[in-house]
Amino acid sequence: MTSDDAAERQPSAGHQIAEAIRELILDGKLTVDQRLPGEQDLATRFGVSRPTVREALKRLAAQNLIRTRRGATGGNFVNRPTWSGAHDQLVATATLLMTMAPMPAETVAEARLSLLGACMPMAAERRGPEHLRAMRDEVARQRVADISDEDFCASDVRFHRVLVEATDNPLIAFQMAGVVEAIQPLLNMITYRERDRTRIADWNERLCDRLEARDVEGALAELSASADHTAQLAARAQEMRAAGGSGS
Amino acid sequence: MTSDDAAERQPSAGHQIAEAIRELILDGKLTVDQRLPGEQDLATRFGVSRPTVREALKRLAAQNLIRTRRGATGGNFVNRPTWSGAHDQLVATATLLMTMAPMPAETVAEARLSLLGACMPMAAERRGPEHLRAMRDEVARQRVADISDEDFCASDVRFHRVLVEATDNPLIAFQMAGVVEAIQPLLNMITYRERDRTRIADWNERLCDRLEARDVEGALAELSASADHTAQLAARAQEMRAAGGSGS
DNA sequence: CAGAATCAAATTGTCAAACAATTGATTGTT
DNA sequence: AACAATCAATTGTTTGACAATTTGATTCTG
Repeated sequence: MTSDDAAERQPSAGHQIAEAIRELILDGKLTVDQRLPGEQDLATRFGVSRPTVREALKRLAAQNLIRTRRGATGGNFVNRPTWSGAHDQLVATATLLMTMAPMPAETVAEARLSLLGACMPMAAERRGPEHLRAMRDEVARQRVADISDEDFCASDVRFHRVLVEATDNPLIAFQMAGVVEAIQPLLNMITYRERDRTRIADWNERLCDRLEARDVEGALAELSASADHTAQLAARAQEMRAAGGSGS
Repeated sequence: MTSDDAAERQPSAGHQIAEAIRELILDGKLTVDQRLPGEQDLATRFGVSRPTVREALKRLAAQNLIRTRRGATGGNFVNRPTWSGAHDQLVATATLLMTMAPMPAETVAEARLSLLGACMPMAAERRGPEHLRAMRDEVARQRVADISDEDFCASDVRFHRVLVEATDNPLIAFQMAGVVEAIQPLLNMITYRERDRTRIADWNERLCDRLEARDVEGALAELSASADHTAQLAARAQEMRAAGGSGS
């Protein structure tokens, strides 16, 4: 049974201990906010030294499973998973993947269109005035002539963030985090090099109008139109790159 | 400049070093498969001791950003982000959130319906015979009378895994991982306690039929119907819990 | 000369003991 | 009773050493 582990690779003690504690947390043996035994205590329990235990604890801390406090009442405590923490982690993972594992722009655009489209019915039904206002604010910001590329991208991300929050379903907002925070910037990267930012702002504004009218079909049409445009730009960019990218 | 850090909280040296190296990787200063300097080397560069550097490296290892090998040509190397690695990380995050941050079953069911629904057009268009066969295999497994709850749930997860893979868009499959691997089991948890597994299998089978016929509307209808049923069960379960949960 | 066994070197893994820094609790003082 | 100084517990960090593992060069043998 254990031959697999032994044959392949022997995980380090730190890794094993981290896994063991992780199991305890996931199985509910250690409840939220509960304090773990002290590092020295853990060291003797697991039969290793304190630095080894510390490596294991730092692994868990990197995964946001525990937090550490110094001082008299300090120690290592089980973290309560939070939406924002999980959100950040998902964004980090998705961003890394987008940055370092390039893929066809069509694939990216399609994923954005499909998943964002799934949010439209709920967003149209439940959007409140505050959502419309926030989105229109961003559109206004996007229309400023001398806005930097960076600011434009950030504004577009905020726009979409509000859009998914308008669904009033935190689970969907969480699931969409990868799309909003990683995919959308990637598409903006292609797009605003082509100086079509005005068109994007136009689409965003029309999307606001449709949501204000609670017009799901119209909103989907706007989304689809903008996706088509993005796909064309992506195709052109790829073409240019393939033909004579060094031209300019 | 440094007053911010001092005023708020002083992150540990290990944390700072991990962040610094992480930045280097994300900014492309360290390319994939590149070897980091040795631990002793890093220690002197950052002006800390070797165990401190090791804690930082273990943090990065926990995030799958680097891998470590012992021996003469060993060291710490930058990892190439992989779909499966990112997938696993996303699933871990989503599962943790589902397990330890309970939420209304309606919210969960709605998220599943919306996001899975977004996959249907592509799945219907691009599903191959191998997808249909794999899904029908799972349905057959679900119809076995004395299947364990655990096996049924695992089979249902595999069914949905194939479903999202049928979209032939790896980014969507990645984004849907949370839904398939964390949300679906949670709903099964509610559902198969009510012994409606036959009905689930029926729905899954009809879904296969619709996808075989490339009938998007029909597939969405089946999905919607099963979601309604799940919502009812969830409401009943919640009712029972609220009324006299200790009855039985 | 070719190949195999052996040894050396480089690197991470682990340990031990100690000191520093931080923070809450305690105790003493006014 | 209020407040300040001290204390104790705990994590953060350092130093130094040795063990385990892997690779590559070296040396021995046929």
